[in-house]
Amino acid sequence: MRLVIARCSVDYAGRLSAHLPLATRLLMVKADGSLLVHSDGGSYKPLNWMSPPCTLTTHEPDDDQADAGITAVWKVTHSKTADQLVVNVHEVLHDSAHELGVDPGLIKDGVEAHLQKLLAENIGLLGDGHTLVRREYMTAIGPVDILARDAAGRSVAVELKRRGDIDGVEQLTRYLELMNRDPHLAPVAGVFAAQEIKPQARTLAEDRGIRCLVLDYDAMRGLDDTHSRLF
Amino acid sequence: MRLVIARCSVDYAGRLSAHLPLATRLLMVKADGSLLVHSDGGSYKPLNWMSPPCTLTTHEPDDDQADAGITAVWKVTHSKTADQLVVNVHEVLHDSAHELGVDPGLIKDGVEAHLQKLLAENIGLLGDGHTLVRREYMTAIGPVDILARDAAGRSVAVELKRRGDIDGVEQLTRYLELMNRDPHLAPVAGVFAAQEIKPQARTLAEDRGIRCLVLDYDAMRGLDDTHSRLF
DNA sequence: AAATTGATTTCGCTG
DNA sequence: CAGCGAAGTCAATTT
Repeated sequence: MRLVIARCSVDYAGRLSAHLPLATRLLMVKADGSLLVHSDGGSYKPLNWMSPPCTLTTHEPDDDQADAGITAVWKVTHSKTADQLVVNVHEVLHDSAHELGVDPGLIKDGVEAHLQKLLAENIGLLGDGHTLVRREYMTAIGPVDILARDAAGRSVAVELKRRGDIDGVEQLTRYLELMNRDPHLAPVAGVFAAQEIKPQARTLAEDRGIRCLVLDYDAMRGLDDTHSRLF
Repeated sequence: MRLVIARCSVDYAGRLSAHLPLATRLLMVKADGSLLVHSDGGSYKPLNWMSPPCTLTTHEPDDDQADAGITAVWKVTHSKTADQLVVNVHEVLHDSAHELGVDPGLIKDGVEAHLQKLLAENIGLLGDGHTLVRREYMTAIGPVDILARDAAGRSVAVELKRRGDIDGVEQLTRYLELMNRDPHLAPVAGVFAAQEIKPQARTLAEDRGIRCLVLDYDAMRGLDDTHSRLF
């Protein structure tokens, strides 16, 4: 990885055109040839970049460019799409290269899959006497996240989201409509479960007789015995 | 901006949990206190990060951590959500700080506007013998992107999108319905033109007798004589 | 301020 | 390999 701090301007020509005026920025050249242009603030997203596979070439400025104060021109060209990123370097304030090696990669925990696992393991959160039928219960239009039965033996279909939005309610509604046509399952009640349920989604769900359940991830992790992994 | 190359492991605890095993990485500390952990490959997305507003504190390792080879512990805490990123630094290979100043920010060129201009200038892409009536043809419910006439003199209304979605088809349908009531224009044919047309949108459009036209932005730019703007 | 929508989205899984 | 859904999405626009 090569790190360069430089005063530069940047032009991108690809699916759109974009321009960065002259300013001091970090240019990060990764081992795969990709280039990231970062400012000293904002989000984790670079101001501009070129994704691999791509190749970087450096050029001498022509006379006009030299007159404009440009000391070097970097061109990064995408190998497949011919998108091009052009960096006009005016002044280099820092330049260093580092050997990093391959990264073992991120281990994630706590996404929708994990929520599903936790709720399946604590199916009583749906209400007293509930029992799990199965996770990822397959229907003709896709898998329902969780199928359970309530204390009276009636089917309960659960749609799980990290963030409960209108879309999720629509999705569950489609499942319920289909499942309620199956005499083996009907009547099927719906539960919309999420860490956070937006007001609109709640309104729509309740209007359709779908129960809303806000999940407390930390509390559920507390019920789970493997919660001490990180600490 | 501070740039540190270090052998380190990273743990994140927030909306999800994530872990990065020991490896050599770039730690980028931005002026707003945010931290980015980058590997030497992959996309522009960091392996892990903490968005502003947040604060970074560094700590001495305790005895157990020192025995494990940790020389410093960085803790980055989000100011609002209490999300936390912990970096266990084993070895620092590079450490430098740089003054960058505020970035003037990215200037994007409009894409839909540019597409409209390009199609208007190459109206023959609609089919042989087509002529442009005008761009932004005004109707009671808003402007139609392009109004043209085919070789036989019949009206053609074009709705342009970068990404052709259901919404765009509905919009064009409304225009067509209205315009077909105008005896000066009727019959008006519809063309739904986009860089990318989603299958659902295509099905709906064709079901309504609307022609779909996929635009090749690069090819159109090639036809345009101003394509050399950047070079 | 909340909600909606697009993104040079990226990323991971499933068929 | 393509297609689809989720993301610690982010960011801009609209309501």
